[in-house]
Amino acid sequence: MATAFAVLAEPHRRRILDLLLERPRAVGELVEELGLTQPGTSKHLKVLREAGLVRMRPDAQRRVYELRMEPLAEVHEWLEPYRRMWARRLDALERHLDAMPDLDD
Amino acid sequence: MATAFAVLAEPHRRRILDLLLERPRAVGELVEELGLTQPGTSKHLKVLREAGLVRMRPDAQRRVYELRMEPLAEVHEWLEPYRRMWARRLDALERHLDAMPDLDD
DNA sequence: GGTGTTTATTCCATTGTAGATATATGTCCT
DNA sequence: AGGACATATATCTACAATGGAATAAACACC
Repeated sequence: MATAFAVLAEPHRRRILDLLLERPRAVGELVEELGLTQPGTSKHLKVLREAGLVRMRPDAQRRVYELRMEPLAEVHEWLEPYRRMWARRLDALERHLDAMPDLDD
Repeated sequence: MATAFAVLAEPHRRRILDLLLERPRAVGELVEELGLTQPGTSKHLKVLREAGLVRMRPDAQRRVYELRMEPLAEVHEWLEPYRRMWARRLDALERHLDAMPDLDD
């Protein structure tokens, strides 16, 4: 199973996830929104499916796709130490400013 | 400038960022850690540089690379609505459990 | 059973990417 | 200036990914 990072590298696939975040949608809807051909859209959906980022539910001749967020945890967790570092820097800046003499009077 | 998502799709590049999160490093150090050839490492660094994810400071004949986290904000922000959705689901689950009769006695 | 509708699969062409080797550039030291 | 060292760039190759067109498969409806 491909890593979530590789899957998210493709803009159309991020767009698909954004659309599915609002609500589940059939392939046809996604085709319209993306401006891709139907086969192209289906192919991206296959990649997303194999990465566990979407789930498919048949509805007669249609296939309704819905979001599965679990694999996004990988990205969230990778980002974690960077967020921490970012916060630490903000703290340091704040302490720095607090320790500085007032220059504006 | 390439999107941060595309840059992060490559595992070696994520590894480089993780190493630079600890401290700035010269190319040689990164080559050792990655187990890649020097040119290969330099090429990844170029991609990272062009995406604004690292910064280069010459030090004699060495080039010391350090992390720049700003472009990671794009990823963080894209993830935001998913985090919100995730939190909402946890809330719903919690409310659901609270409303359930105790089964364990 | 045939037809229209919806989606998946296959095939092809194009392009992009990662890696390796060889080479160039620039810096230090003597 | 010359040699050693560190890094970047160029070139080549192999492979993967994207997108389109054509085709196949599944289902609904008459």
